[in-house]
Amino acid sequence: MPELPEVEYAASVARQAFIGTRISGVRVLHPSLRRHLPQGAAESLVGDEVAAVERRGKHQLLRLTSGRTLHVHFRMTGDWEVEVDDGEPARMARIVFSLANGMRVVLHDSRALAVVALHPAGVDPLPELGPEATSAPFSGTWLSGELAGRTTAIKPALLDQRLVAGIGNIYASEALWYARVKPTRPAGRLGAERYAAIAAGVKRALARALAHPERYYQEGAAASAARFNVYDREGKPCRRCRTPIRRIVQVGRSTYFCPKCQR
DNA sequence: ATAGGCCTGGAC
DNA sequence: GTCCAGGCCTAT
Repeated sequence: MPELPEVEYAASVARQAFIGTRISGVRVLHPSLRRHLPQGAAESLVGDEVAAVERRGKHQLLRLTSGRTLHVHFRMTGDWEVEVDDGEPARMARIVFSLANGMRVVLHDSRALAVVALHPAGVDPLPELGPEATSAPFSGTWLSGELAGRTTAIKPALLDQRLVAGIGNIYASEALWYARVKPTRPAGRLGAERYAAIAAGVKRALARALAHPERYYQEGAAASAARFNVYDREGKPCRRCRTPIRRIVQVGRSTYFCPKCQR
């Protein structure tokens, strides 16, 4: 699920749940999560406390009072659940953080691809990331400078987190629809106006999602048809010109666009 | 650029 | 059964 808006919302959930109480227990329920959080590291969290939760791109950084950082990346299907610490956790529960106040924070992650890793004080666990997609430094000027000379298509280029942090497969398609730019255009050969339109389109798509975090919990095709303009709407009419939305595959991932109003 | 891997559930 | 999935890494 998670792109920037969803992770921003998840970070606020984590902030509210974790801050102000101690971690009283940690259970890692799926072996693939142990790769980055071995038993000893998980146990060492007991007694520690979350002082702050930061988001950078799609990453969450839980700053602990011990000075350490718990780095969380949801990847495809991760999400937080907060509930009373009682009874069996749900089937998709992969990690359970029990809290001293009787609540628990549960990482739900059906595909178990999420990463939770503990880093010592002074270590920055983040990979190289471009400017936040929602921030002022991410602009048409930035895009035109960074993409100069690149021959890859613009849509896959927007998924590169070193170019801009926080855009995933859904909002890349959505942003280009707002910008009226065809996703297959070579990334390095667009004009200043089109770069500006793309940056604006990214912000527009993300702002819409940030304003309605609850929509993220709607499920099914009907819901996605309601909340997106092109994503998962193959064959459905473009909301601007009624032309059927097309689906193509770029770098192994679905891209949706309007063949008439995106050029 | 592409393929494969990590994992599992859901739609068909 | 088969195909697909909102991420991202590595090898070719």
